[in-house]
Formats: sequence, C-alpha cells, structure tokens
Amino acid sequence: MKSKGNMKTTSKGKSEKRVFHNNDECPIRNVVAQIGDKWSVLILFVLIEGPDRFNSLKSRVVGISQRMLTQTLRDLEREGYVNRTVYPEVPVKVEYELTSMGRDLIKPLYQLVSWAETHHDEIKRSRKAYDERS
Amino acid sequence: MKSKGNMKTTSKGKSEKRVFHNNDECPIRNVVAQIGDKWSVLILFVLIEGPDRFNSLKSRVVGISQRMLTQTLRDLEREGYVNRTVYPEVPVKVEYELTSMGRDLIKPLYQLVSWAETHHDEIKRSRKAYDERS
DNA sequence: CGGAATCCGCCGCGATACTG
DNA sequence: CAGTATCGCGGCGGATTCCG
Repeated sequence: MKSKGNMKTTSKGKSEKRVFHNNDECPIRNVVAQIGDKWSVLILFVLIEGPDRFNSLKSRVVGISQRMLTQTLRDLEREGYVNRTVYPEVPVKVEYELTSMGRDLIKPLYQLVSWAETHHDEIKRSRKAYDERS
Repeated sequence: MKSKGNMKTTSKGKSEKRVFHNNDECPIRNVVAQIGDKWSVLILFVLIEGPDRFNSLKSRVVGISQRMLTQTLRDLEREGYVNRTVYPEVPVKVEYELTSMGRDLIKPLYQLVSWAETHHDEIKRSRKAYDERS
C-alpha cells in the first residue's frame, strides 16, 4: 500500500502505528462507501453479463424498488462505473452498461465474491457460535 | 462464480439472464454488508499490523467514537474476523487481533484497496464531470 | 417505458454521561 | 482502561403517486 495522505505513521524513526482517516481523501473508503450500499454490487454483477435495460434490471435484481434502482444507477454513473444511453424511440429505451473502469472494478470485486462464497458457511457458523455464547 | 441458490438463470436451454437476490443467503451481500459500513475496513487494516488494544485502536482510527469502535469490533468478532482477548490485570487490558479468516479476508480486500488507490483520481474526475453536467 | 416527487419509518452513527 | 446506557438526528430505503 502506498502511503497516501490519509494513512500516516507516528514516525519516530522506525515506522510504527499507521493511522487511518475516514474522509473523502481515503481511496478505500471512497470505493467501499459506494459499493457497500444495499444494491450496488448486485447491479454491477448483473451488468457484467452485458448491457441491460431499466425494467430488465429491476426484475433481475430481485426486491429492488424503482426508486433505489434509479438512485443506485445514478450513483454508479457518477462514480464512472456505469454508462447510461437513451434511445429516443417510442416508448423510450434506456440501456445501462459497465464502463471500462466498471469492468475493471469487477476483477477485485470478483476476488471478494469468490472469497465470500468460500467462507460463507464458516461465517454463518461463527455467528451462530457467537450468538449462543451470549 | 459457482451457481448458488440466490443466483439463478431463467434457464431456457442456453443460460441467460442471471437473477440476484439480496438476502442472508447471498454470500457477497453478507460480506459486503459487514465491511461496507463506515469503520470496518479501517479497523481491519489497522489490525493487519498486529494485535492492538482498544484505546490504541481508537486513536489510530481517527474520528471513531467509543460506541462505534466497540460495536464494530463486536460485529467483526461475530463474523469471525477478529479475536478478542481479555488480560485480567489492573487495569484491564483487552487485545484485538485478526483471526486466520480475518487475515485471509485481507487478501481480496487488499486487491480492492490497490484498485481504489489506482483509480481514485479517475473517480474524482468522473464525479466532477457528472456534477458539472447537471 | 423509465423515470421524478413526496411522504415517512427505521436505524446507523455521533455525543454525552456513567461504570467495574 | 475498556467499556455500557441513553438520547437524538440525518439519511437510507420502501411505498405510493404522478409524468413525458
């Protein structure tokens, strides 16, 4: 990890305890804060398979409301992960697709997904054990 | 990606549109929901450098309140990412450290961090451009 | 079809005060 | 030192209604 502005050491010669700040200048928090919401990762993984339209997305991300789909897509677009294209037909057709940065984000995200699937049971067991202790 | 229960296709012969559910059975949402909060990743990255005590963590995760540090540590412990050890001295000493699963989680998380640092500027530019358009 | 606008409940999170 | 308890706000996110 490169030592950016938001991660400093208490430099007294030998680098010691690194300090972390939670603000807009923290790259990891910037990304995690965006994809950490309720729907972003699911939408991203749906869009891996190719461009898709609003209502199709709505049916593939089960349980999402119109409001949250719109809002999450806007956020992803603002971050630069998703492109929005309007085809002025009647009725209107709108397609969403991953940008190159969006497709690039998928790679580390996919690592996390694989990890999550591998450890899913272990996590569930840990939760159960924790809850039974208390 | 293995086809688990929460990701299905509308199987009509050739696998087509995958569907995603947001529930407890979705491994990725399980993990992202936990580390996606405001403080978890920062605490995890502090603990990479070795076991640490409560008040030391508090000063290294700048801006976190006692309440959120306690709560986030409890959550991470419940998931199985963090171990909590109490040393019955006077005054009490409590150490937190990553479990083997916690250290393992760091790997994919670190990929994400690297990605975040690499694309931080691009994201900031995308936001700026988006905001100026509207 | 693909939204925008409004209303509102819940809870994540911070601030503060107290405790073994 | 390492917490717990209580209060309160802001914002996420759901339900509903209206629009080009």
